[in-house]
Amino acid sequence: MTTQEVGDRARRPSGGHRPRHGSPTIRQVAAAAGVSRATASRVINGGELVSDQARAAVEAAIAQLGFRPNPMARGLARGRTGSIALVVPEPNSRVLSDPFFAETIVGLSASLEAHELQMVLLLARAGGRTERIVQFLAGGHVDGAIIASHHRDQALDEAVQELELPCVFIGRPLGIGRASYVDMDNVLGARVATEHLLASGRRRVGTVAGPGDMSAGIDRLRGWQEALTAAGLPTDAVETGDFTTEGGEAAARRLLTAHPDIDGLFVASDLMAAGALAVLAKDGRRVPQDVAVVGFDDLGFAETTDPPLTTVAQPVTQIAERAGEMLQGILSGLQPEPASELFPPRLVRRASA
Amino acid sequence: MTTQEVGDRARRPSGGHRPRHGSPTIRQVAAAAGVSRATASRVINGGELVSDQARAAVEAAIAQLGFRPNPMARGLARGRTGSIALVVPEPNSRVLSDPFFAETIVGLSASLEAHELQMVLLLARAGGRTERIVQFLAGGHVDGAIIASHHRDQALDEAVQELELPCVFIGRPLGIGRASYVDMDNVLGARVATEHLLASGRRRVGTVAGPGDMSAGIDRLRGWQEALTAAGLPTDAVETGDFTTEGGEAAARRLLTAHPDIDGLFVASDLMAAGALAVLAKDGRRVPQDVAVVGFDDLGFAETTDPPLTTVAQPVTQIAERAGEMLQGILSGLQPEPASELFPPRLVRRASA
DNA sequence: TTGTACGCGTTATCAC
DNA sequence: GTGATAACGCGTACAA
Repeated sequence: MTTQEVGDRARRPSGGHRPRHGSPTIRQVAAAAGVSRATASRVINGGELVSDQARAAVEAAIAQLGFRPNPMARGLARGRTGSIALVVPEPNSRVLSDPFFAETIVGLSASLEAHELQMVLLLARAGGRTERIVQFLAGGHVDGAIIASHHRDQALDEAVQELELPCVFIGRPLGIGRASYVDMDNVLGARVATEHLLASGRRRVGTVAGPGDMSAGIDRLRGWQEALTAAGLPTDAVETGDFTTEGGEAAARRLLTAHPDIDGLFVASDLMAAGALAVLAKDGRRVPQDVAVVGFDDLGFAETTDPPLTTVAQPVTQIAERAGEMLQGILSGLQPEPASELFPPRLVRRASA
Repeated sequence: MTTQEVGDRARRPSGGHRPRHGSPTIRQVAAAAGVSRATASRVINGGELVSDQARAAVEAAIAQLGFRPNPMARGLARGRTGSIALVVPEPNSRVLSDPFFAETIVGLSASLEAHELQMVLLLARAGGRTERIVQFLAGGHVDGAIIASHHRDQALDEAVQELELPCVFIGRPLGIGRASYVDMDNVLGARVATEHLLASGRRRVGTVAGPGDMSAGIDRLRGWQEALTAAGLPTDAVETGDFTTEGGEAAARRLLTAHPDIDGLFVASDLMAAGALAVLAKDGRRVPQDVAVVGFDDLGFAETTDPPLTTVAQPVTQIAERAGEMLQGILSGLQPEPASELFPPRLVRRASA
């Protein structure tokens, strides 16, 4: 312990600062191990150019002193914060308790753990003040961001694009060129769902589509169209809902009024499908005998409807995990180019079709 | 722009580092404003000892250059990270989509916004690896933590106590002396609920209590006991559930078997109350005519039961906000002593009692 | 393989 | 009021 650190400039006793935080520094580790800070740092950061002897000494010192690198000092030196943001629009607790976001958070958290990245949760304030979020992202608090832009917020998406900050979107963002994103193959999912209806002999298949300003709404509508067109069937039985139960109910009612002969129904979300089921029941139509119904999402809700809903499962957790890995790839320099990845759909057969 | 920064030691062209991140530094601001870094810093941090002229010059420079303080440099200098952790045990998505946590997150987020603190979400890994969380908290990544320890995890609670890290618990932690926490007054809430049953003429009131190793379970049981004892009635009709619907169902069944004469029932959570309602219905007992039922929580679920549940509302959002403020108080040096705060209950009357 | 020294951007202290 | 400068704790060219 007589080893004196003599490096750097002379340390006059002057200059004042707050008392130490108590946590041991790399200086003390180096001193205890009888090496220079540089060597200690090499050991800590997995550098290869260290003798076994020095390495052992440093590791012993670290263990003995209980040393941990100060995250901020490290971040300042490396130019990285070690954390990334998860941006969630519309933070009313209803949205947050949506299984979609809950699973997204869990999946992303798991993915980041492997890279020692931390997740800062950024909720857009009620009223959609997108500005505060952009300010924060621009402020250098995080190394990158994952935008769960599943809901319509093009303003945010665009602002983020200006930012030069590594970003990965969960759900294909609209109106943005060259963005990295992870999504499921909504077109294919809708096609699979519709083909399932066709395979059971349905010939008059309608759809309750999602909003036209969300990629999920657009893509699922397109898949439905593709399947019907390929089968030589008409694609005129369309009504649009807003992904809520009430919206689905209203759309289904309009649809049945306009096209009473429908015998199959693809609904772009399970919540809307629940609304449609209610309308069908009220209308005295049996499911699936009179009208077969396929939903979309399968986030734990589809099993509870009456009858249980055949639906297209969204691999939310996997999508979130992949988004985390993709962001990590960008941060680490591999994968400089924007990329996108689509997960395949999985049809879950229950009683409704 | 001819002003040359001459401060600090002579800057030899040597020494190598990564290229600048591009973002303007306080040095450039000072140079552009024709003042020293110290003065620039004073302006930025709201110091008072600055001439109007200097202040104006600095502010102009900041605006022109688009300067933002580097969070990590600032953190390093100040010894604070500017972020706090929200610790949530059991991160399966079921727990996270629990409205309780969703509202907690939203409330806390709102509370922190005012203090420019960021929220790092820490999910205990499935399997309850508490260690990783403790490591992180000890690592200096955050200035403090809020522990949503509403669920039983005494190990974590205790480890956190060792840590010297400013902490506020949401929900009274068990077996920990001198901890700061915010909770609702569960004892009073249960008493109010029970007294409501008594006021409607019930004389044989049972309870489905929560787990005996959670403060919410213990306190609500005690409130029930207090109310009955004060009325001179027996407190023997008790069964315990685990806060789930199934648990409530089983407990209610046991309770009705042991005490068939029950005419009032206080259930320690709405989920369990739903289970109890199912049992009562199966048993052919009408609610509230034969048995009046009061639940606890009112997190958007109580309105959907049949009949809608009279229940004790938990002000989750307010609790979370207050916890954020309390932590902020500790961090800012006011309020050095552990404190606790209880929110009053609010009885929400619906059809079940 | 190791040590020296610089730089990261900011804050805080002290002397003017 | 203001300027100069020592920390803050760490990473890393460069020299040795």
